[in-house]
Amino acid sequence: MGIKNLMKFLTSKAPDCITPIEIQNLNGKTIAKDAYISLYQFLIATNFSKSNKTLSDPQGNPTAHLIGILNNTLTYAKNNIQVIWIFDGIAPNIKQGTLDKRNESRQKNYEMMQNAVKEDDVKNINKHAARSLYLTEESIRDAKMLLKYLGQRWVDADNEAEALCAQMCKSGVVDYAWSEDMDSLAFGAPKMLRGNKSLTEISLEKVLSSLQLTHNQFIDLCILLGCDYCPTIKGVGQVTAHELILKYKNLDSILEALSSNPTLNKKYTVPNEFPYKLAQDFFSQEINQNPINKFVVSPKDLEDFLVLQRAFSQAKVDKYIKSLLNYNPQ
DNA sequence: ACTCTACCTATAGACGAG
DNA sequence: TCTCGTCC
DNA sequence: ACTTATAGGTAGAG
Repeated sequence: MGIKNLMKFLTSKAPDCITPIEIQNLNGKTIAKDAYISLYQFLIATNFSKSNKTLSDPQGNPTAHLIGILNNTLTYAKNNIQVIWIFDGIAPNIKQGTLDKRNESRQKNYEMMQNAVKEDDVKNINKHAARSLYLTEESIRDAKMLLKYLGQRWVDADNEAEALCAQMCKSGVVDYAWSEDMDSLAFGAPKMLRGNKSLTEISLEKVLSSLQLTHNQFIDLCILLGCDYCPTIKGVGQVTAHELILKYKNLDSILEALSSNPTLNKKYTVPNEFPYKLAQDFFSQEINQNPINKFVVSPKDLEDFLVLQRAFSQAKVDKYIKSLLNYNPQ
């Protein structure tokens, strides 16, 4: 879920921090890329956005995300951009509430899809199929294998990929943390990228200076807006959250003010379970960085895997390999 | 009259032939 | 340059 | 048993 309404908030309150950037301008740069979000985009966009069928090999293994990886890798190679793909590890306990909700919604959509199938309602079949879709262990294994054969780099995070992307950006291992969601800023990524073909750069330094906040205050703001790790205070949205933080300086003081002021307390109700300190710690923690898996392009493995096992067209794979080797001389 | 939140629904890629 | 079908 | 997100519109509370 990322941070609720953060992009909307930044667009109106700190527009300077958001700048469009041409992919050519990223020549020579290194990016840590949140793998799951990307793979979901590839899977859903390719399967359901324009066409109405799912792409898979004859055995039924999904291939849409593999097509996405191929296109994406070539685009980065053409522009001399190094990418390190970051995969999620084990979800943290404090995220359980969010995950439960997600699974519930997935389940519900799966049932609605089955109903639509009975009624032969194509539009709703596709709609709910897209919403009940998830990446299987096998799909992820395929994705990692493909990245390996493509000579790309990837890492398994211990838990949240976002957090590791941000950490790598902070420590200078990469220039940018790429993600569609906005957690990266809360995790402290100095520079993040969003988008695929048309890219947007967001600078944390400019966010903080525009909003006149320290990073810890910004984390408190994110918690108030709504994150994956903690419920929100009812009645507090983007506007009120920012005002409260500017006035009271931090979440502890805000809560103190709320509990000692009957008028405020009535207007804004803090949930019984409000583990904001855990969320604060989670956003500020030091992240362990596991070793990066690095490989070289292997044309033979690519052909075996894509053409023989996943039924890709021989001609396309050949063309692709030629192109990749051209940009990535071994 | 107006601001703000909460909730609902919709959408998420890239290539190339013509 | 744009649209639209295709990618497996 | 199941691991990704946001944007936009709008009703309605305060």
